Amino acid sequence: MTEGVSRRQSTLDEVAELAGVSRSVASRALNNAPHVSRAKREAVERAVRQLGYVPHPAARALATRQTGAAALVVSGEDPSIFADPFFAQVIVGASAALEDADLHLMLCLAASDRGRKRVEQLLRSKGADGVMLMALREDDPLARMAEGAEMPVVFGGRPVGLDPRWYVDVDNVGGARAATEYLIASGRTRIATICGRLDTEVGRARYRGYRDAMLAAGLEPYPPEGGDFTEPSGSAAMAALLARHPGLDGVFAAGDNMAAGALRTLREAGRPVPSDVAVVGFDDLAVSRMADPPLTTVHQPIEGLGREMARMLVAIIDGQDPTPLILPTRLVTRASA
Amino acid sequence: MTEGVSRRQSTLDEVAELAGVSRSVASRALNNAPHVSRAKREAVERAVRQLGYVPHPAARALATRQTGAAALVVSGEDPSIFADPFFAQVIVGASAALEDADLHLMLCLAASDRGRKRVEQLLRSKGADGVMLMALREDDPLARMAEGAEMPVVFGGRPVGLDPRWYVDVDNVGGARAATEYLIASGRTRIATICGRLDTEVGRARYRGYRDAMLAAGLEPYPPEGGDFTEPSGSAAMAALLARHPGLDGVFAAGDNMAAGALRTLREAGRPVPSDVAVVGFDDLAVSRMADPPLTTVHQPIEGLGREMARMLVAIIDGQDPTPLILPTRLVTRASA
DNA sequence: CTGGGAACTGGAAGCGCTCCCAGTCTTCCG
DNA sequence: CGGAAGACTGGGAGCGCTTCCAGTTCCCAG
Repeated sequence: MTEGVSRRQSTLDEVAELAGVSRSVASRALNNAPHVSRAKREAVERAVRQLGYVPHPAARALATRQTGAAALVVSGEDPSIFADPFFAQVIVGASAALEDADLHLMLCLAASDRGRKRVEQLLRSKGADGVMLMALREDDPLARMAEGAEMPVVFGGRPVGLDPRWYVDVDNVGGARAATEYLIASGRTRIATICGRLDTEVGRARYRGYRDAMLAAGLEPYPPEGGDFTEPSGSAAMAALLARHPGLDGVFAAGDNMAAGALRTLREAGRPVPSDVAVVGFDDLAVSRMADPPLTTVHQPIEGLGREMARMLVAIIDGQDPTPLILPTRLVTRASA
Repeated sequence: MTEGVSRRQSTLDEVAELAGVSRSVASRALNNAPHVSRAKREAVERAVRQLGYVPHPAARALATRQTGAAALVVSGEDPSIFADPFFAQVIVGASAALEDADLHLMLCLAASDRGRKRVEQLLRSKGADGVMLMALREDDPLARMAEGAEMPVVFGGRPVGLDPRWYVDVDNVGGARAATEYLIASGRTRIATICGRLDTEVGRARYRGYRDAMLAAGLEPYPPEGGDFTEPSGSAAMAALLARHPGLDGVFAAGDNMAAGALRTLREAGRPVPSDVAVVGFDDLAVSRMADPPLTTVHQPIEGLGREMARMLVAIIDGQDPTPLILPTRLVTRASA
C-alpha cells in the first residue's frame, strides 16, 4: 500500500531484487507472459506498487523495436489549414482508438520543408509504429516518402493519383451527388458549385459527384468555381459566381466553411436563402448548425474517419491486412435548401 | 550521391565501419561535437548519406535520457471539448515552436480515467522531455500528478487554486474588463454576462473582469449566468437571461461560441443586435467574423499562447528558469456592439 | 520408485547509441 | 631540439528492458 515516492526512477532490476526474483521473471510478470508462478507474479506486482515502478519506454522500445506511438501527419504548406475544426474532430476519433490500443499519438504538422524533413526522419528511423497521413495534395512529397517507408501507413482520404494499400475515405462522390440531387429535386435548375482545391482528391471527388448528378438530370454542370475549403474563399467564389451567373438558383458548396462564406456573400448581395438561392454544404461542421439560415449539408463521420484510420493502423501493426474503408455520408436537411 | 536504400535499418556501427572510423568518432561527427578531424567528419557524412542512415530514436533516448518529444495534454471529461477550434490554434503555435527546437509533439486527450492513467504513466516514466497542460478544472487530478512529476511542466492558463512555477496565460481579467467598459461607454447600463465554467480559472477571471468594470462604473453586475464555452450553452444562457431580465441592453459573453449562441437566441427572440441588445464576445475565433452580425470581441493570441508555452517548455528543458507570461488581449470592434 | 515432460527460473546476450577515459598524435614554444 | 599542452581517437562501459536458452524443479504415469 505504501506508494513509493522514490526520487530516482526505479528500474526493473530493483523491482526484481525487492521481489526476490530475477529480472527475467519480473519482466515476464510485468508483461503478463507465461512461465511465472502465481507466487512470484504477485511478489513482483507488490514490488512494482511499492516502488511506484513504471517501465522506461525508451528501453522497452529499444529492446522490442516497438515505440508505442503512432503519428498523425497533416500535410499542407500553410499550418493554419490545420486550424480547420475538421482535423480536431479527426484527432478526437483517432486519439480514442489509439488509446484503446495503448498507443500514444504524435502529431506532425508538415507545413514547412523542415517539417517534411522531420516527417521523413520519423518514417525512416522508425520513430513510430505507424503513420496516418492526411490532406495530401497532388504530387505531395509526403506521398513518396510514405510509399518508401517500411512502416504501416494509413491514408486518410485517398491521395491524388495513388492507389495506396490502406486508406479510409469518405464517400465524397456519393455525398456530393446526393446534395446536388436534393437541390434538383427541390426544383432548382441553375445549380452552380463552389468546389474545394482540385489538387486534392476530396475536391475532385465532390466535383465529380456534382457533375454526375447534373448530367444524370440532364442539366448543364457549371465549371468548377474554385475555393480552398476556407470561409473567405467560399465568400469570394460566391461573389464571382453571382457576377458571372446572376440567374443561378442553387449552389452546392464542397465544404461547410465555404458554404458559410457563400451564405455571407448572398446575404450581403440581398439574395435570400433559400427562397432565391438554395445552398447545400458538405461536412456538417458545427458552423452549419450555427449558420443563418442553418445549412443543409452532407454529413460525414469525421470522428469516425479518425477512429477508423487509427483502428486500421492498429490492425496493420498487429500483422493483419485490413481492407480499405469508405465511410458513408448522409444528407442533413436544414433551412438553407 | 547514391542514396542507399538498404532494407534493414543501418546502424551507427555500419556507418563507422564504412567511414573507416570508430563508432565514437561517428557519433561525435553526427552530433557535431568537437574533437573530430575535418577529414573524418566528412567521411562520416559521406557514409551517412550512402547508407541513408538515420539514428535510432529509442537508442538515443536510452543513452541520453532525453526523448526528443514534448507532450500537450488537454484535460476534460468530454473529449469533444477538444473539438473547440481554440485548441487547434494552440497546437499550431506549439507545433511550430517545438519544431524549432526539434522536438516532437505528443498529444494526450485526457478525457477518460484510462487517459489520465496514461498521462500519469507518461509523467512518471519520463516518456517525454516536458509537458504542457491545458484546460484544467478545479480539483483536476492532473494538477496533482503534474506537481509531483519530475519533469518540466508548463501550464496553459493558470489552474484554479494553484500557483504553478511556469505558466502562460492570457489577460482574461483585463480583456473582460475592456469588453464591459466598451459596452458601458456605448451607453448601455443593463449589461448581463454569460460566463464560462466557473470551475476554471478562465471562467472566473473573465467574470471578475466583467464585475470589476461594472462596479467601477457604478453599475450593478448581474450574477453569473453559466455556460460551458459551447454554442448551445450560450444560446440557453441567453434565453434564461432574457426570461429573467427582459430589459437588458448589453451582454458580455465570456467566449465567442457562447456569444454566437446568444446571437442566435436573440435573433430568434426578435431582439435586434446591436440596436436593442449589444453583444461582446471573447476569443476572436473564426466564428466571430462569420457571425451575423459580426461579433465585437476580445482578441487573444491563441496561436501565441501555444507558441509561448512551447518556447517556455523548451527553455526549461534547456535548464533555464523562465518567468511566467501573461499575454495581452485587445478589443476588436465589429458590428455586434 | 523411477523417468520424462511440462512448468518455471535466471544468466547472459543483445537492442543502438552516448560518453568517459586512457592513449596517440600534433604542434608549437622556450 | 625536448617536452608538454592540446587535438584527436577508439575501446568499453553503460542506458533499462526483452528474450533466448540452458538448467531446475515439480508432478505424475508407469
